[in-house]
Amino acid sequence: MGKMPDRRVYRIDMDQSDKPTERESETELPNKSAVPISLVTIKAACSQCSLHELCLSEGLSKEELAKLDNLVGARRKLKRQQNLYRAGEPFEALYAVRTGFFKTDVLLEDGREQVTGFQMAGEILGMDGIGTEVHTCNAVALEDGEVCVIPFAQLEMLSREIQALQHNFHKVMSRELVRDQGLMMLLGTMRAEERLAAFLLNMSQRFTSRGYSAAEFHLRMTREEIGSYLGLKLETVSRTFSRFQEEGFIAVQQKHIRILDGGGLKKLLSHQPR
Amino acid sequence: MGKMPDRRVYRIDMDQSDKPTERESETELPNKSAVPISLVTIKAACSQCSLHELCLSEGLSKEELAKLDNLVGARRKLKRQQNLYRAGEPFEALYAVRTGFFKTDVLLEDGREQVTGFQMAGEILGMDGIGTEVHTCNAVALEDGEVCVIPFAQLEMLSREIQALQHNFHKVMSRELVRDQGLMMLLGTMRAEERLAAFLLNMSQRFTSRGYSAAEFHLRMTREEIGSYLGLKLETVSRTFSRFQEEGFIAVQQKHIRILDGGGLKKLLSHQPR
DNA sequence: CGCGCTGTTGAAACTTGTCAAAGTTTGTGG
DNA sequence: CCACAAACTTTGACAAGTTTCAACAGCGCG
Repeated sequence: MGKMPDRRVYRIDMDQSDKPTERESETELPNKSAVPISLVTIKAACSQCSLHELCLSEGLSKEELAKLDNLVGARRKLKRQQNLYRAGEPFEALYAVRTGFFKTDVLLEDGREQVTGFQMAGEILGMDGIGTEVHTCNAVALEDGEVCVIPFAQLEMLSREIQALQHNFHKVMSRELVRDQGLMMLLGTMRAEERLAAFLLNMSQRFTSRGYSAAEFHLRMTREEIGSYLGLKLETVSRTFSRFQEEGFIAVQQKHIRILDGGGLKKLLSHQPR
Repeated sequence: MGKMPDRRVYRIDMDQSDKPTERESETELPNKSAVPISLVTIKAACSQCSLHELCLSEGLSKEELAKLDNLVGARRKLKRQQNLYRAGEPFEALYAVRTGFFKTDVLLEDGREQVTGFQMAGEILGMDGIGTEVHTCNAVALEDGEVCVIPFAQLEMLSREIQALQHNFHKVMSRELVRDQGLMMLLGTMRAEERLAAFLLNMSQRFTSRGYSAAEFHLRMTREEIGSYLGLKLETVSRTFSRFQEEGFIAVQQKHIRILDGGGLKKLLSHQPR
């Protein structure tokens, strides 16, 4: 929890009566200890971006890419623990993660938190705000990172022009819906062991598809955040990790995870209902 | 479970390797015991449709509505227990519920079912299929009903032309994402009592916004389906309903629910974590 | 009219949560 | 650079909530 008081809360009854508050003191430190942005561009450049297939630009022609580049106005740097946006703030843009690791969460008045997702490079944030013009969840950087800012009105305009862009965007939203289905399945039917196994395998797979090791990675989130995401208490997460370790499935060292027996984890998944 | 064998199953590891199967014997009984469709149209007619604000047609001009009418090719009638689509089938169209009551669910190989939503008049089904061109869940009629068929390729085409249509569609998808957030919160953090209270209030509110009584309604789904939706066993649902009745919050008579003390239910919601 | 599906209820078992204490790591300021 | 505090993690014992198993009742459909 920690920084709770300054995040926005979710009213159960669907009335999003929260007022937006003052924004983060837009800490756009102009390259303090920054990665030397080389000569290339300060502006975003989808055409150069290594996240192609994950993002919106797949299958666009050169000219179309140029238009998209033009649209993606700025990048925004986030420090660890900084909010990208908060529930209640007016919605204006989507964000594509370039670097870093994010979480989205929803808070109840009584302090309960539900982490609704962890996002990494190439994934899109902010789509929750389209329906009501107001963000309904909080997006927080779990480590220093950077996002591309995609003004939404302009994205709609451009996607009326570029069919492939339109379709890519629809695909991204749809995949998010499918991801949610999977998470509901997990939250609704799985036991703690299965949830953690599914979580680890999912992380592994996403790291892999970004070119990192499938077997060894660093979790950026706390046990409590994992627990919140999976509908478990942090103690249960901790205990289950320990059990996995005893059984030789993984080696845990704080936030470092090494998967020793992925097959074993998979077997846990298609096993038994509760 | 009952009709389990003929629905499609969800592979945990995201590989949707299921092959489509033969479709429902397209029972387009041409008005057997049908509601007399008057002279108006056999074709769908968004312009006439009473579901305006819920659906895609809000804020369109007359000519634009005419185009949308033209797009929404046919209606499809479903009998109780009939599948609108199944996981694994190729995705071609969205469906707008005109009448009746539907559920969507996802199945695991081992037989576990997660109901991911209940849909009523004015709500859109099928968006799960956009991302992969294949449906990822099953949609089933819980009572006889009818949907408008909206061929997706044409919807994209038309929404490149009509800005309001484009935006409406984006809003619909986004609201679905927000709904999912709420369900995750429910599944991840709430106790049985709270889940049921939230469920009843949600039903009540949706019936209300369609002009039905807020206090008295007929649930079309079984206790098992409610349980699956809420991540509970059917016995727990039953027990909790009984408890609510004892405490004077509701009157239950099988699938008929009468809400006697909505305030009491709301209080349950913003109460205590578990 | 009866069979089957659906719903209700009880008792016991099990999983997960709660509370508590102690260990570990990280970050900060002197 | 060290010391200390805060945050995070681990582990145990116990409590609570939910599931499981089982039996029975009721309604509805054929």
